[in-house]
Amino acid sequence: MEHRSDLQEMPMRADARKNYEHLLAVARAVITEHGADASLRDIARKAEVGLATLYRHFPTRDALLEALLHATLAELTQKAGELESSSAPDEALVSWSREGVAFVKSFSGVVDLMAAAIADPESALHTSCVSLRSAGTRLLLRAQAEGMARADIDGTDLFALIGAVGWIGDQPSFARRAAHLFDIVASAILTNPSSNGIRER
Amino acid sequence: MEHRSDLQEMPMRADARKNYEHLLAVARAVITEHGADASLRDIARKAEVGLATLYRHFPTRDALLEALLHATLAELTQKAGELESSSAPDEALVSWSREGVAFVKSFSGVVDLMAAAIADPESALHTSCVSLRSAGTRLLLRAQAEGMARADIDGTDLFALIGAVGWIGDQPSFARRAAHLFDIVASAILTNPSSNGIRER
DNA sequence: ACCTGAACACCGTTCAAGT
DNA sequence: ACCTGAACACCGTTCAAGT
Repeated sequence: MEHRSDLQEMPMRADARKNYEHLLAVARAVITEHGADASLRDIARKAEVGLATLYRHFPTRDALLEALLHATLAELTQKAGELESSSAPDEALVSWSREGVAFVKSFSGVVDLMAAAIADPESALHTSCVSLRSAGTRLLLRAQAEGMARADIDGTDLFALIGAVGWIGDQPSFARRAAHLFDIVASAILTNPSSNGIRER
Repeated sequence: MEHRSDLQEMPMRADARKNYEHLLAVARAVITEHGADASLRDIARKAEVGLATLYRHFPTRDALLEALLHATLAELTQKAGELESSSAPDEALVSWSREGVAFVKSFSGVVDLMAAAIADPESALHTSCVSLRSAGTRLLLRAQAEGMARADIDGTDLFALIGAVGWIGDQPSFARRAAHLFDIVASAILTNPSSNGIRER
């Protein structure tokens, strides 16, 4: 959080900081309910703040989502490092990917933004997404080095597949199948799926 | 096409028919360029027709897309039947699925609408989507009966997976990987992937 | 330094009034 | 039977004017 003070080392004025914090809390509630493409106007209104104030703190929608999701995305990134030293390569890869899908599912509509952000260095979400992909790539490489994951995919492929299964979880008509379909996709990535949490057939 | 005369057996007045046809042609161009969530206002404007006229012919966005895609979707549905009698069960399933992904890719944003439509009997796209799913289900069942496809998925799972890989193809950042990732997902569905167009590793 | 109201250019949807 | 302009209630984005 405090993404602005990271860049410009000026502390926020008290009223600004209060608005910022409150805006973020309201945005979290509204976006949790209506998804990542919720109305920004609505957020400002519910926060009882001028619309231009929201724009001052978060110049783009991506900037707002970055502020909202930064902590969670960083946790997920860090989680990969932990799994790397605590679990078998294949198991680590699969359970981390599963958490990625769960994250996508928990913020409706965010997967489209992230897919766009990873290719757009201008997006406020870009670096978080790149870190996430790097974290996944390391897990993938470790599994590949042990011959536990197929060798013909890279970190971006993994990112895309997690996004795709996340997309399934984001569609009300398919959501309840997401866990099952995750297992199926995971079984395609692993060399020996049955040795893990994946029931192959 | 002519979705209205299917229901009410009244032929359209000449001016109406002309508007209808022209509107559809313009809509095809605009939606091809801007995706399924293109501005309806823009379509009416470019067709040089009152906005209410567009609504008269296509009361919802789904109705417009149904009129636009009906022929293509019907062809795809029919194609399944042809493959059923001309190809091996696994090969038929895979190449039909591949065409499904290609279709999704060719109309940006349509996959979200279809995922919603298949669960919503009120949607104008509903029956086309259901037919499509049925067609896929038959190919899947045939492959399963021969032991060529895993037994733990149904037609809706197949629909979701095709949609998910289609989603990948719809993201500019992932599009060029779609073909490769399709092969990977297909390999997860088939029992013996290497015997087909699928290079397994 | 920060906030705000208002303006601008868009949407989708509906409907009374026209021919 | 069909078409239309206009109205309504929304958007996102920007900016001059306030404190």
